[in-house]
Amino acid sequence: MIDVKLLQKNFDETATALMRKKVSAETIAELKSANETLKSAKQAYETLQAKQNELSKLFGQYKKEGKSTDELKAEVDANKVTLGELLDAQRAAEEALDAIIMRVPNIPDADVPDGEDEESNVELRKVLTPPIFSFTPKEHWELAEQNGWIDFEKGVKLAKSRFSVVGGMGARLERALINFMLDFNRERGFEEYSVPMLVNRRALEGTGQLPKFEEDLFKVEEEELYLIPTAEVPLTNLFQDEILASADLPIKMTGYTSCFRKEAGSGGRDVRGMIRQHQFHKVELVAITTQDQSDTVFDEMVACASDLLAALGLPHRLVTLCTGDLGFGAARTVDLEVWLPGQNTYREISSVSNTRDFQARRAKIRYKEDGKNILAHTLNGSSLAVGRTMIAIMENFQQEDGSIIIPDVLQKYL
RNA sequence: GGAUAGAUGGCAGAGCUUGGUUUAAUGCACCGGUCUUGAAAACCGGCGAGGGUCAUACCUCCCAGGGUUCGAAUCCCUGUCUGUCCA
Repeated sequence: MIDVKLLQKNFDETATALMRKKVSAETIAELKSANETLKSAKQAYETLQAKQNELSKLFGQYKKEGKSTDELKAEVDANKVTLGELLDAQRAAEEALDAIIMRVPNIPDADVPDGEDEESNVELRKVLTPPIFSFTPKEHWELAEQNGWIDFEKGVKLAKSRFSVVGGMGARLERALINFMLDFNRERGFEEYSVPMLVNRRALEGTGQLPKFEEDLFKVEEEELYLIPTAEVPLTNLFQDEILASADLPIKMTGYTSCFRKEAGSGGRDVRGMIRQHQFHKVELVAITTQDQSDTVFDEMVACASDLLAALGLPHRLVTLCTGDLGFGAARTVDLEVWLPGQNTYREISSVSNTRDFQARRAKIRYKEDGKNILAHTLNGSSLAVGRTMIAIMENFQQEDGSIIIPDVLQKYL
């Protein structure tokens, strides 16, 4: 959630920044006026409430002194009616503001490049050189089926399309990858957590998935619980409603969970193979920092994910997302794209974002500094989507006969 | 599933029977100071959150939501969660 006060204090600058994220001028104007309406509604209510409190105190005093309270009561009763009306007005104003602001995305950092879509993303650097094959490299679904690692039909039998079953060496590789990533992250100072994969509405509002992206979440019937789309949700919300000591920051966390997404908007994209599944495994990095620390920790997280890929021997590139490609809550994002020889292209395998205080404001994550409570900064990043890492391993380390060489660093985990 | 007890500030814990200077005692923790070579102890002071204001004032919050009342942490109802017992 953005800070509405910015709009009040610094309208032009804030509006311009929001428009970079395609927020319409009308929405911005509505936001401002909704906030002003709320402010004056509050003021009206509170002024009368103060009066009422005073009269009530008098009432007690009169009773004690044996004075007549008839006149007082008449006044208080009259106020009560008005007070009810004012309260209704205030609530309506609150709801109106909420309806708008909960759907307004974060303000991008000033140095984030402008652009409509991924075409305008800016490459930061490439790491490792894509392998050259003496044969035509296959795509991962061919390799997966040939090696008996992944069974797409069984996934459909058990659930529906976009589900798959991993078996044999594939299953062992999956487990090895998870363990390798967690150990790697722990060595970089990220503490490991194992968290619920079902969370309540409040948590999803805290990290920004709700209310706007309800259609992309799997919901448990009659339970008000949702399957998490990413471990970012439980990990970040671990500190929901808390005031942390600044000495305890940064808090750096890692965790492995399954993730569940309806992929509502992704139509026919990536239906083949396991690039885009309803259920996938991911090791996540999350950090809660002071406002001063977040840039440094952001770099650490990017480096952590990139070094992990490098340790696996996977060629990849780092890309700064332009405004049009930036997610809802992110102020800046660096994507890591791994080289897929079968597809002859780089594909996203990790995404590291700094949300600044956008999530912290919603989730009420604060820290105390010099006696003041300050909104924390929250960051998240995939320390690799496991399925996509498997794809990358298959495609990059395939041999002419379709067999796959597993990276050395994983050997001890198999 | 049934019964029962409970939910108060970072934690512990009073207040609820008898509704009215209770935002809420007290202890611990924490912060600042005095003392000390330094530290501990002792003593003095501060110490919940959100909104609002230049700053005050003021408003809201004692699990959540309703209700009773001039007035609710305190009374009533509903829900959620936790403990204990029963099946």
